[in-house]
Amino acid sequence: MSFSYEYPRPAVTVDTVVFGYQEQALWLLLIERGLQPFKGEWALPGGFVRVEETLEEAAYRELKEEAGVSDVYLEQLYTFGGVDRDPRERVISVSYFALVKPTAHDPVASTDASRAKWFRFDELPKLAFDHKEIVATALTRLRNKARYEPIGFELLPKVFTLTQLQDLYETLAGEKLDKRNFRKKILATGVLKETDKKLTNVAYRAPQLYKFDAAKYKALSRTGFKFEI
Amino acid sequence: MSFSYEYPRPAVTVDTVVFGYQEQALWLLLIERGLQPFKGEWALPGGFVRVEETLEEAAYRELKEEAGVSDVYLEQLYTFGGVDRDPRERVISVSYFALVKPTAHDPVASTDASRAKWFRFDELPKLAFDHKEIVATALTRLRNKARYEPIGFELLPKVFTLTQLQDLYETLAGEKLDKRNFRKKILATGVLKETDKKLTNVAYRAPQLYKFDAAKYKALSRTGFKFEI
DNA sequence: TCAAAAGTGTTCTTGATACACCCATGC
DNA sequence: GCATGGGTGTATCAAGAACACTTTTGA
Repeated sequence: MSFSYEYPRPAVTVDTVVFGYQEQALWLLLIERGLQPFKGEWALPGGFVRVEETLEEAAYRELKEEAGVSDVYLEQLYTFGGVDRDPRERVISVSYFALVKPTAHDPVASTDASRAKWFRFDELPKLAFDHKEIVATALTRLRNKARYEPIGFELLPKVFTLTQLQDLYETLAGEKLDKRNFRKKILATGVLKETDKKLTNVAYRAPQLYKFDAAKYKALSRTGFKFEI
Repeated sequence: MSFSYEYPRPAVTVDTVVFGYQEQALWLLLIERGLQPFKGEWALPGGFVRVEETLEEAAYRELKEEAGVSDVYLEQLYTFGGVDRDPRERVISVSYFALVKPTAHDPVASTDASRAKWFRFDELPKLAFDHKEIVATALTRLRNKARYEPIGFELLPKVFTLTQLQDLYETLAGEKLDKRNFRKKILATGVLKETDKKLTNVAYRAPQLYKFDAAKYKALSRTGFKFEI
């Protein structure tokens, strides 16, 4: 079936900004390009959208294919449509951002895909296309969103200490927070559940482990409660 | 120049949710479809993106062509990529939302384009495609954004009274606000400039007219100030 | 016993909320 | 002179910010 007129079509890609958190720092997962243009440079994982898959499915598929990453928090970021983003032809990129939890024994996971590599956010290489701008947009979104939605937990292990959580928020906010006030506030939200475990094998008083209570958060959200840190 | 492989491409459109404000109510600008599918139904102004124009340019062009609207606040909303959004074939829609000021003597402007019409937001007709979902997304965005960025002014005339402004915020928030507290708060932001005019020909004490001071807002933003109502 | 981080309350300050009357204007 | 919305201040309450010491653990 055809439209009443038919212009040349732009190509459509998805590109995902994949964040990790480790050693009190943000990390980014990048792919080394194997083809021109920008061959040998680093780029966001992504690729062309197929006609039979949704945008989100395309983003997931590319993440798995290129970076071996699955089971992540994924959210649409922004659509970049500059006319000269890609030197070959017109390409519109629907960008996503993803948050991955560190996996045990493989903290900032090195992936199977040989071309994928984690970079500290403050030591990023030069990026292909307009991916630097996409990354900047994603960072802004992550920083803002973490303040009023409980997505920070997506960057931590399933169980974590309050100090780890505070470190994460300090990294995102770029400033030190008061320990007592932070604990009061985060516990007052009611979305943290104390586990029956403590972090052991540390050379100091073993800290309590908590986890994020997603069900409780949903219930609270329905009653008009607003998460905020 | 061609890519290493070439799949069938989705088509790309832009669709814009155009908000107006009048008579203490939100309004939406819709276009009656002249062609199948959904011929005779109402839809958001929009159309196909051409390869030589950016997404925003496409949105502006379609607004002008279809609705005779220009000089509006325009912001990208979300990209809808469901596989079956359009019964003809795969179409990805990059949606925008626009805020238009009422023009003198033509408050909720009737446009030249015969197929364009303003509807009260609480009396919308059935919409074509998935446009109902796009409109819902836009409303949520508008409501949230108006609270922490000074975009409400884009829905009011260049000069306005504090009561008009309060009415707008009440419409957006869906609740009554205290007059004295509202005035204190909005004036305290420093982004309103008192004009030397008053609204005349009203059967009561002539109210002071204000305008939004964009330069002041920019300056304040740079110093870390956050607008919030 | 020492080093290191865990854990815990109170005071003060600031901002948000609640609330009622007189004023100016046009008819 | 009356109806209509314009315009203004204060007292109370709640939330955020500032701040220091004792406890537990492993080495």
